[in-house]
Amino acid sequence: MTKNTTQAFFDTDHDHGRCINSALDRARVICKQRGARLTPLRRRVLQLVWGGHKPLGAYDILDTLKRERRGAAPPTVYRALAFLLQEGLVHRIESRNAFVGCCLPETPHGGQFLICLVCGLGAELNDVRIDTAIRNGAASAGFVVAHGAIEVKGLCPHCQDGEGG
Amino acid sequence: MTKNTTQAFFDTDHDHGRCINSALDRARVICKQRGARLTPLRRRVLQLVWGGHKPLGAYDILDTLKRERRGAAPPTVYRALAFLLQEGLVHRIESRNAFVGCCLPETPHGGQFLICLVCGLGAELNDVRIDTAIRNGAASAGFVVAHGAIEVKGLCPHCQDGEGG
DNA sequence: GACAAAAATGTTATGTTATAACAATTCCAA
DNA sequence: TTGGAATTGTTATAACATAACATTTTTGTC
Repeated sequence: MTKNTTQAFFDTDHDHGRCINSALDRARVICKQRGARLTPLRRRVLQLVWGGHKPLGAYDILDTLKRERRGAAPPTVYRALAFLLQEGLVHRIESRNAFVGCCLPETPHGGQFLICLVCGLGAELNDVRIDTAIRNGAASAGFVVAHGAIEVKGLCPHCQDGEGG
Repeated sequence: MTKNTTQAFFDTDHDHGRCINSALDRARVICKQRGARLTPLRRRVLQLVWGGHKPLGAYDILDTLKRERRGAAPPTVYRALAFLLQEGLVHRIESRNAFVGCCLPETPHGGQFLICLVCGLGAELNDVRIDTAIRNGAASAGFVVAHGAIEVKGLCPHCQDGEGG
């Protein structure tokens, strides 16, 4: 975990195809290392989740899958998501019932998310100082942390001036 | 916001009746000050949410209400909860789809929750150092925080030894 | 290659959480 | 006391998620 390995909010015109391909490549390597099976279905769901930097709902994914395979149903999506969550390839955004690709899938970690109230864009932070502050605060209450999740709402850089980014 | 105004995890045998009464009294004062109407229904829902230190689901509340008033339905509960959330009298635990009384309702703040994986107990932290770390981390990504929520899973003091508290 | 066990996916049904929409009632101020 | 606003009642449905069992695919072993 670092202060800020990558920029949290990407430019609106960044080459997102590279984001997706990079994420899929990394997922392939990680799964191979672990002996986990990144099947075509799971790979496709991961690709859809990475379709944008906005958290995507399970039924949005399902709508797309239905056009591609006969008989796609809720379990089709939820099972693929369960696998991807378990492998740390995606995070679940609890406050949105939605899913987003993980930017740091090699190492397990709780999610630290900034979610824009205007445009819905989500950015993942991996700030060790936040993690430390939480562990310290928890420890002072006698609590042992297993997994922490942060979901911060606010305005992203694009939406702070002018609105609508 | 302080480091630790009250103990986060109460003893299992604390006088919880006093917790509830204190919470209801404070809610009455706060609503009166603000000109908000703490109706009998809203007060009753707040009382039920304060029934324990475990987050309570909307349909659990509804089950109780149904025994008390004819025709209680989901909107009955959700509207009362919407009011209580708006006034900062309860928090929503996103990862559980559940609600818990706020320990510091006088001042608006994002929730910082420690949730025990064994017994389900939830404790509210109000640690300014966590808040600062998050605001700093967000700022370094150019993000302006409106509302932050932390939900940490782990083991509470009672469940760390022996299990089951 | 044939087989059995395990893993993944297909399929149907249902459970859980939350809101929309409109009607009736209650509250409060003029 | 009455008219508008807020609250609550009521019915229906939307949105999110999983249970249970059948079928198919994969994988290791002989």
